Amino acid sequence: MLTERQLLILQVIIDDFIETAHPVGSRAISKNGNVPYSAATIRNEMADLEDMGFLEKTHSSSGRIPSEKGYRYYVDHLIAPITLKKDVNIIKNIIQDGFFEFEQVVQMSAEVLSKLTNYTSIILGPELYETKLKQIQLITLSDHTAVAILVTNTGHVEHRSFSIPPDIKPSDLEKMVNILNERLNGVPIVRLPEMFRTEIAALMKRYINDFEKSYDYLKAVFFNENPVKLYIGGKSNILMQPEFNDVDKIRSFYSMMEREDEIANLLKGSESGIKVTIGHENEVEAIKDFSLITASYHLGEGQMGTIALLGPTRMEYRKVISLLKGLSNEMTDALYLWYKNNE
Amino acid sequence: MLTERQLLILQVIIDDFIETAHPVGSRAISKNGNVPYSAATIRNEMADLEDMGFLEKTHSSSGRIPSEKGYRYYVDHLIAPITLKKDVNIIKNIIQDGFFEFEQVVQMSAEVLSKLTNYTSIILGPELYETKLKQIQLITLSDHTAVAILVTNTGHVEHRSFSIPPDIKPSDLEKMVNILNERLNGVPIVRLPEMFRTEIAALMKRYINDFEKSYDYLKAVFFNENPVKLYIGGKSNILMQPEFNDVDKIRSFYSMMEREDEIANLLKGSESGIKVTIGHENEVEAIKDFSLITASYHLGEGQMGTIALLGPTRMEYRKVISLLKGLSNEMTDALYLWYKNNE
DNA sequence: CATTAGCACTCGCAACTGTTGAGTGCTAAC
DNA sequence: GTTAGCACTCAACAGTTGCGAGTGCTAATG
Repeated sequence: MLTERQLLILQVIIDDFIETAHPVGSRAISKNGNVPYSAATIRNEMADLEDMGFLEKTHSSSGRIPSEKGYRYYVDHLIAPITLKKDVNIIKNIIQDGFFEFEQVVQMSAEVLSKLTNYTSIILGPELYETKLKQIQLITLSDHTAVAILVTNTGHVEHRSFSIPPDIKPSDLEKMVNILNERLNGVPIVRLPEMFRTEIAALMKRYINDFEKSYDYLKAVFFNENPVKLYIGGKSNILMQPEFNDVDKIRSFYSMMEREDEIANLLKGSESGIKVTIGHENEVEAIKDFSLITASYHLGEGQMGTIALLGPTRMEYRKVISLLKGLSNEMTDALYLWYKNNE
Repeated sequence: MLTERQLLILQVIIDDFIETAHPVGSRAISKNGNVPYSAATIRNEMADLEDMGFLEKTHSSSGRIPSEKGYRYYVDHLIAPITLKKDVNIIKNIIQDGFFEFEQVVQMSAEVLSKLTNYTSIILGPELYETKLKQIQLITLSDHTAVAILVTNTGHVEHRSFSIPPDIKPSDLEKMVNILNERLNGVPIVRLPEMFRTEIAALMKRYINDFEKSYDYLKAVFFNENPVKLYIGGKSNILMQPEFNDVDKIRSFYSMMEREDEIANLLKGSESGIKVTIGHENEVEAIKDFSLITASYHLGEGQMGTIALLGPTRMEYRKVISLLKGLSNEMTDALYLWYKNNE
C-alpha cells in the first residue's frame, strides 16, 4: 500500500512528465512547491516507488519516468475528474445543430476531438442495429445505366451506380423496386441481407419473369456488405509529440493507420463506459507504445459506437477522459433525440 | 550545346541517382558498362557539366547529383518514352468495369497510381461543366426532418439532411421539388445557383405562399457551394523515400497535405497535356523540395480534371510520365463513353 | 590532342575521447 | 524520520582522428 506522501510524489512525477516529456528528478520535485520535503527524502521515496514498479529510469542516473503500471495506478486512483465545459460545448453545438446528418456529426466530432487534444481520434460508427430502411430509389441515367439509392431513417444515404444488364426490362426493374420498398420499409439495416435472401427472393420469383438472372445482380447492388465506418481525425497530430522524433516510429504508426479493419477490431470489443488501455495492455503489437482511451455511446441498452483517442502513453489522461465522457454523453443524448423524432 | 558523351554521362548519372539516391562518382560511372571511358575522362566531363549547371556536389569531394536544371534537361531531352502496358491496364480495368460511378473510379485510380509509383497521387476530380442535373429527390424522414438528394447524369449523388422549418407545409415542399425537377432537369451543375436565383425564385414566388421564408433555407440545402473534390492516394508513401529521414520534412509535408485548397490551386492552373514542375519551379514554398507531374483529362475541348503525382525531385520521371499519359488517355476515353451513353 | 594514370587533396562519416551536468544512492549528522 | 553532503553514473555534446570515396590537376601516352 502506498503512503500519502508516495501518492503525492507519484502524482507530481506523472503530471510533470505528461507535461514536459522529460524524466523528472528529485530536485525538481522538491522545488515544485507542492511537496515540502528535501530532494534526498524524495529520492528515497522514489527508489521505493521504483521497487514497487510504479516508476522507471531511462538510465542509471536519470530522473524517473512513470512505468505502465504507474500510469495504470494514476488513471485508476489519482485522477480527479475535471469538467471541460468549454470543450464539450464546442462539440455539443455541432451535434445539436440538427442541420447535419448523423454521420457528418460524427466526422466533425472526430476532427474537433483531435484538435482539442492533439491526439488522433477514432470514431467507430454508429452501428446499425437501430437504423431502419426508409426508402429505396432507383434513378435511371440512361438506357443502360442507373443509380440505386438507399435512405435510412437516420438520414444516411447510400448509393451505387451500375449498368443495367441487357436482359432486364425497365418495367421489371420498377416492379422490383416497388416490391423492395413495400416489404423492406422500416426493416433494420442489419436484417436486410437475410430478408432479401428469403422473403424478397420468393416474392420476386412470383412476379418477375426470369428473375434468377437479375437476382444476384440486384443483391450486389443493394446489399453489399457495408463495412464498419471509421472516422479518423488528426492523424498527423502524432507528429507533434516529442516521442515521435524517430522516422521508423512514424512509419509504423502510419502503416498501422492504413489497416482500418484492425483498428475497428481494436475498438469493437470495448464494452460500455470509459476504458483506458495503456501500452502493452494493448493486444495489437503496433500500438504497444501508445495508449488508447475508448468510450461508447448508446441507444437504450444497445451499444451504438465507440469514440477513441490514440496518443502516446504519456497522455493527458485527465483531460482526455473527461472529454470523452462528455462527448459520449452528448452523443448518447443526441441519438436518443434522433430516434425519438424519427420514430 | 552538349556533346554526345556529355549527354550519355548526364543520363547515366541521373538514372543512377534516381535509383540509389546516392551521389554518383566518376569511378562508378566508368564501371557502369555503358560508358567506355576512364574515370579521369569522366571526371573532366563531369566538371564541365557542373560548370554548365547540370550537376551539383553535396560537398567538395563528393560524387555529383543532378541539379534542378539537370532534371529539367533530363525530362525535356533524355527521356525515351516507355510503354507500361501492364500498369496502365490495371487502371484501365477499373475504369472500364462500368460498375462504379465516376468518382469511385477516380478514387480508385488515385490509390492504384500511388501504389504503382510509391509517390503521392492527387486527382482533381472531374469538374462539373458537363455534368447535368438528373433529378432532385426529397425524402421526409419524420415530421420535421428530411433528406434532399441530388443526382447528376454521371451518377454522382449528393445529399444533405435538414430539419424542416416549422413554417413550411409539406405540400409546399413537394411543390417546390416538382418545380425544381421540371425546370432544372438537364441543367449543368455549374449553372444551378444562377438559375435558382432568377428563374426558380420567380416561379416559386408565383406558386408558393410565403415563399421568402423558405427560399434562403432551400438554397442552402440544395445549392451549397460544392467544393472541388480532391482525391489523394498514398500520403504515407513519401515516408518510404530515403530523402525524408528528417522528421521536420515529414511534418511540413503533412501539414501541407492538410491545406487541400492550396493543393487544388496548384493543380487547377495546369493546362492541357503533361506538365513537369521540378523543385523550385513550383510556386508554392512548401513543395520546393518536390517534383509535381500533372496530366489533365478532357471531354472534347473542355478540361475536366487533373491527375498529378507528387514525389521527391529524385523521381522516376520516365515511369511516372508514361503512366500519367496512359491514365489521362484512359480517363478521357472513359469520360467520352460515359457522356455518350448518358446523353 | 584526346585520353588516361597517378597523386595530392578534400571532406563526410564513424569511431573514439574528454568534459559537463543532471541525477542518483548511500552515509552520517541533525 | 529527515536532510546535507559526497562519490558515482551516464547521456549528451563537442572535439579529434583515421578512413575511404571522390575530386582536380598534371604529366605521360597512343
